[in-house]
Amino acid sequence: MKGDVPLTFTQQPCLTALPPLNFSLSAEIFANGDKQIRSFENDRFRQVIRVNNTLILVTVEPVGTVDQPQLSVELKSANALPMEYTQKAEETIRALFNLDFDLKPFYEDVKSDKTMTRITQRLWGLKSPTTQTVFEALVDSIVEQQISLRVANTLENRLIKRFGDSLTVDGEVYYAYPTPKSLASASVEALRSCGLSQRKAEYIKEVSALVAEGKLDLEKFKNYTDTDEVIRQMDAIRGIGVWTAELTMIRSMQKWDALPADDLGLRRVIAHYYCEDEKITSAQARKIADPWGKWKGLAAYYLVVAEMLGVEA
DNA sequence: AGCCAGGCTCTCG
DNA sequence: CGAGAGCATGGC
Repeated sequence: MKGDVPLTFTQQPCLTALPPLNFSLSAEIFANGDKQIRSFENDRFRQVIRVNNTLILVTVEPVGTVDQPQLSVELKSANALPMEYTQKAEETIRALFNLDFDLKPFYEDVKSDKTMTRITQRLWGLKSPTTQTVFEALVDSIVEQQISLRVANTLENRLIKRFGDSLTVDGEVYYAYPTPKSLASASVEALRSCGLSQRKAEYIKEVSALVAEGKLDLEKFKNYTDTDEVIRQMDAIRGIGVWTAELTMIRSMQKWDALPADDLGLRRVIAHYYCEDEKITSAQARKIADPWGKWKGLAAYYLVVAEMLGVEA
């Protein structure tokens, strides 16, 4: 059977990151992820990325400390990677984990908030991950509209396995996130068979077509300094409201000033740490988030992770 | 068994 | 033009 196994080429660069970085803590959010898609197990993060249309299986492991973070990286692909590809893969990994992002100004700016300060101390070095493309964050956010995250995750994984390209490494199959083109050319019926509603299937197909045809450049939003303008432009697209736009920005653009205060789950988490679990309105959520300044989205992420890990302030 | 879950659009009145 | 029905699945 050995002849059937495709050869795999391996490269092993090593990356440094701007401290503080607690890589294991940052990757913990992927701990229960599908091993064929994105996972964190035995202190190893694993995901397929796409570089110049080539699939690369990335394995990342922390080898340094929080104050002197270093990551060992393994790249596996079907063909030997030119230097240019390896470099681009490294850049992608830096972006996935925000390795060059400095957390200290955030920690500094929330000091007036005692609760948030304690949370940041408990989660010191936690960096919020970023998706490889804005498109990926947008499609996932559309899937997550209104339904529980657990259900949404099931549907997302179905979408990825059905429409994403795959890479086989050591006999295991891994899937990359579907391209705009692949989702644009999917039939609404096929999208629905993944469990999406008629509406959501249409939204996703439509927005994918806009991107695939070059009529919508989602990546350019990363360069906008005015986040309200990003929200406005995204909100004009069918199927995308303010909530979806804000969530997409937080997940894919490193724009932290947005706070999806209307978000049910977020309100619940804020209520947990600030209001002894009593339900709050979005207006109350905004008020509590006010001291977080331009870091509202990141602060909210800290709360989400804190609750996930059972950390009390 | 129903009801609800990290919204959004479309249709009525 | 504002309110409200409808949507899909899975967990409780």
